[in-house]
Amino acid sequence: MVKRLDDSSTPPLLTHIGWSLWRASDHWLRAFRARMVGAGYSWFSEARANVIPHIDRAGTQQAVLAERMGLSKQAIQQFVDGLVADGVVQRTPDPADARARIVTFTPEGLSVLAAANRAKKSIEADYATRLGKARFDQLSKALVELNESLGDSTDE
Amino acid sequence: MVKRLDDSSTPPLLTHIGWSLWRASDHWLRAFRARMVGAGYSWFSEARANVIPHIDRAGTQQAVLAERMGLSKQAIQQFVDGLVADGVVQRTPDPADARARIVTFTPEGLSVLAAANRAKKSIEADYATRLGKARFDQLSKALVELNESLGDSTDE
DNA sequence: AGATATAGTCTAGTTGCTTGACTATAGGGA
DNA sequence: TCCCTATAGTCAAGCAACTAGACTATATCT
Repeated sequence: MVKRLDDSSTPPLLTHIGWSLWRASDHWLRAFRARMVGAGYSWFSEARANVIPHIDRAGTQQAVLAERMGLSKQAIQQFVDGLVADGVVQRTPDPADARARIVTFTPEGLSVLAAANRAKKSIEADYATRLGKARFDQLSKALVELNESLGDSTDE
Repeated sequence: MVKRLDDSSTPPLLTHIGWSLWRASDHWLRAFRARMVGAGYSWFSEARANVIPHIDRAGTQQAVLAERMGLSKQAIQQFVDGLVADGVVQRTPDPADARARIVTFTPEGLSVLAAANRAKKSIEADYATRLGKARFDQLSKALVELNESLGDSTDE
């Protein structure tokens, strides 16, 4: 029950798009986690929530996860360690490369995916109701376009 | 030079609004920090960037900062410790309350504020160019509206 | 066959937070 | 007026989410 900032005295000059983006993103993450915890997945942290959608059904190497997420392979390893400990994924040898191991979902892990999908849809429906379907779609499209345009700008 | 994820193999099913929001917000934070570091403020971390706009010119108590930001007072204290060490803010006694101390900007701190404002405007201009002014304004408005609607939903 | 790159692991350290325990002052009754 | 409780700030310890460095085993290039 962390105190939120909405309910307090007037904060100064926080009305730029970066703030708006952060607020919205932060709320989404919270809502998502709340739903997952509510569905019984109380081990579901934000960082783990990020890893999971990058693992595909056929399994994925840790190094690939690291590359996809833009994190060090050590970070990935720690997340995978945790997910293995909680029975969500498992490591199996990669038949094509004896150095590598493939991270795959356990049956339990697949149920997490399904729950995550439900949570995602539920939040999207909520947002669409708040804004109206047309404006929600507009917002989504504008964000996707912005992200695509941004895709390869500052880094690289 | 952290690896970004744009440049790698195809990731699965990441096309919901939460992801879009996170991506955009993450990019904004990065762009902001890059500009501040480029302007010579290399101590400028993301967390500190969050604290600074909540301090008003007349000075603000730490407890107020904690409430505004939704963080523990210990967290605020650590940030303020760091900002004091880097000469950005200072702690002065509160004449109205002998328990309290007021956090105010040093002259150096005020120059940071100005630089931050420039960085903010520069990023906004960039985004507006990418999307077109009309669509950018639309996006901003939709985000503000969404945040306001969300303001008091899951927590409290 | 040898040089070099890559997948994963281990160790150790940093940052951004948290809770718990404590001191000093404030403010409201009895 | 004394006491009780709430509040501002601080200190210490600990957890989560990372990072960089060093190492092993295997793969790949020449």
